[in-house]
Amino acid sequence: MLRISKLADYGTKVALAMVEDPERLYAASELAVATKVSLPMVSKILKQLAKHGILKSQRGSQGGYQFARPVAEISLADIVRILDGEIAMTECEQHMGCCEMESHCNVKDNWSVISQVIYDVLQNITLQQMHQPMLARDIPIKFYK
Amino acid sequence: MLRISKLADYGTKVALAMVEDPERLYAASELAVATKVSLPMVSKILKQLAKHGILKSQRGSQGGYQFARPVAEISLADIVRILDGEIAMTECEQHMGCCEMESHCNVKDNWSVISQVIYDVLQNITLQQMHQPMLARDIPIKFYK
DNA sequence: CGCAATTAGCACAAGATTAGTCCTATATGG
DNA sequence: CCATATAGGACTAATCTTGTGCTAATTGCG
Repeated sequence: MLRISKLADYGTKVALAMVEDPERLYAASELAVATKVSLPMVSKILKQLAKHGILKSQRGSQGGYQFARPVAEISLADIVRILDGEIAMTECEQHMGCCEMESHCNVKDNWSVISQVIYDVLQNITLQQMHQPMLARDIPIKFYK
Repeated sequence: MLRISKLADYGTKVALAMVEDPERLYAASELAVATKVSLPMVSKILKQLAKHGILKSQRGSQGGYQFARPVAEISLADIVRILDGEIAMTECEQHMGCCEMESHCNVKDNWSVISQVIYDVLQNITLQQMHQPMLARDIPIKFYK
């Protein structure tokens, strides 16, 4: 199917909701209402994003989460990688050396190249861009002709 | 994780093995040996590819599978879509109307655009290309700057 | 003709992953 | 000191993936 997990899907929804007012501090409960994602899920997502430096957290009463960096510097690849793990099209690419076919595998290197291209696509889409309607030609693929 | 399934992974391995001599008729057992993928798996893959018109099958003794089209006209997207289903980054894109958030979802359309770009990447890589070492710049992204 | 080889099409079981919830601890503001 | 919120795990249920097996149909060949 080649798709991101629901966690990453929800993650972009939550992050995008925060882009509405990028400086503000948002409580998890508030974002759950705004995105219609359940509170435990939203919580889980925010914790992960905070842990990996995308968000800053403020505990206690009146606490919440806010962006730790400008939204123009946060990419979809950042979100997806944190919530879904590495972007690698085949299992091989992740667990090097575990595959008995590795030595005579004719496709591994090529899949790595393809993964890299797809990663670059996601790396070059910022939250800011994602926040407004996008066209294919807006996606800046700068490395390939 | 954003990866293709093992079935699709094996599928490309099997198809690539057949590219060695693209006109020939290959028995499933033979391809299982060549790729070191189990025979039942190889069988399952070949049946699917035949069912969807990538391969022609020949039953009976001395039977087997061969390409139904030139290998320069078969793309990775073809293989992946047959074995893994549609290429859609989010669940939303597939089950339209099932998502209660749909009406106020701020990201669906943009994810569709991204899926399309990734689909085009895979659509533009043929089995023939995949059969030899590839560089990122060999991947022809012709629609985007 | 009859047997061996080989694909076709399901059905099914086990394992892995995902999705989702809950609980306890910690921190903060009023 | 209490209500509010985040931190960090543990845990369960459901779903999907992976892999195997069985039976039927087809074909070549002795």
